[in-house]
Amino acid sequence: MKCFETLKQRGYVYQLTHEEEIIKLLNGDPITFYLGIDPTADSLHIGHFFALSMARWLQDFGHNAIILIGGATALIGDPTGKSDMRSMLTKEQVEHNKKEVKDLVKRFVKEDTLIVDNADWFKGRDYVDFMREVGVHFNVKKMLSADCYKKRLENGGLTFLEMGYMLMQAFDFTILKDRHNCVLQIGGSDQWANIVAGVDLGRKFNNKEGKEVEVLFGLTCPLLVKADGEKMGKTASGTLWVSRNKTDCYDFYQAFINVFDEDVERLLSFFTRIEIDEIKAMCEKDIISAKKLMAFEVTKLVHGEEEAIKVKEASEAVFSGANTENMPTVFIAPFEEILVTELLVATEITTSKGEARRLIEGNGLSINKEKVTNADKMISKSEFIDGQLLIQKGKKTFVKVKFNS
RNA sequence: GGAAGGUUAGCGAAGUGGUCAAACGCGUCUGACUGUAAAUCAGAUCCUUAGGGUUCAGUGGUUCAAAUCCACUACCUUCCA
Repeated sequence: MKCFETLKQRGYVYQLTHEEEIIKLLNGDPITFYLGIDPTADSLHIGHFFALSMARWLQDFGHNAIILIGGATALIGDPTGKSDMRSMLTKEQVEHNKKEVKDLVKRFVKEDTLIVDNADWFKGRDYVDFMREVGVHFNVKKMLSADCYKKRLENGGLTFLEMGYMLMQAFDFTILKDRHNCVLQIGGSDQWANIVAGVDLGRKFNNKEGKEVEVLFGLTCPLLVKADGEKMGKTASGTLWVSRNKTDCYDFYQAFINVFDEDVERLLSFFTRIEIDEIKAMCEKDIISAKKLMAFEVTKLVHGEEEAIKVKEASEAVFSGANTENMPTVFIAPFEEILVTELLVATEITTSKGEARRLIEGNGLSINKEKVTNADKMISKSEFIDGQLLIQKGKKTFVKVKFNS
């Protein structure tokens, strides 16, 4: 199947600036495209990963990818969809994030992928020149009518800093066109307005210089949402991150096991290379196995096969009640005897003793597979089996407790 | 710069002197039923040494008593410049 049709079938295609031309472009000779990621955190979240998978598909069809790490734009902050201004990151933070993000990106795209940083061309650029060259082409009324500024505008806190974001992203596109003949920008649908701004800017530059019209193109993938319309990627403990020190592999796997049945088919088509018909058949026949496979494959992609097998086994063992080998472990300071509620707080299973108490009163806590019914129970050292204590909160949260050595 | 209004829990939103640790909705957590899903039903949802303690943007004041009244400060909204 051809490139465009494949993306379309797998659900990656959401908005296109020029449908016919893009189909031709993607199905034709290799082109160069880019995907921008702002290093606003020191890891990627699942949404970035989704966009990167699209990039990977394009690469596998022979197209050339550029990944732009927005070292400059991260210092401004994209106002899109935000109701509050993002707290501004320090330059040191951005530097640190850039490094982390870059390392992660490398795991998901082809080895020889070009990675650029827009700080390279923004640093030292003259403000007056920039405004004369780029600023003139932006109509404020048009910008404000764009959805992406609406929320900030309604809340009244839209600043000029944030308005500048769009100019920067638009300018990036034209720079990459000049330097690398990049003609297509891809991104999440939240980036639509910014992508279109880049496409427009490219056209205006052309008009001005009277050059032969070379059009830039934009393509977005849908936002990764759950069946109930909520954004995917929130777990009980916060955002679902890609790097394992922010969301450990076990939690990552669990997050996918716990998705709605209705989402399994879509996630399989996004994150695996299995044929669509086969996916459909699988989901129809046995949704539970399909879900397990999906969680495994996604974990494998992000954390590697070895880890994926480990967490899969850990999860199955835990839920079937067998071994505890690969269960998440918390280390705490040694004690002789401790109140259950204090233990729960110390292990960060609950955030307060009150919560711990309520958990016990609600019949939601087991230690070494036995229900704890008394919130004043003391736990002594002797209850550790082979140096570890197994704590279960609710149905799904299992934690192994060990002493610091 | 001027005028008016606002700021209450994770979020939305009631509350205009005591009966307010603060209605209600959403979210979250837990229990039952299941399949580690969904739906449904039930309970919980500031902290606690379980006696109490600390909350309604901040600071001070009035009062026996303040989310509620007064003053100032900060931030936000709308209108005018």
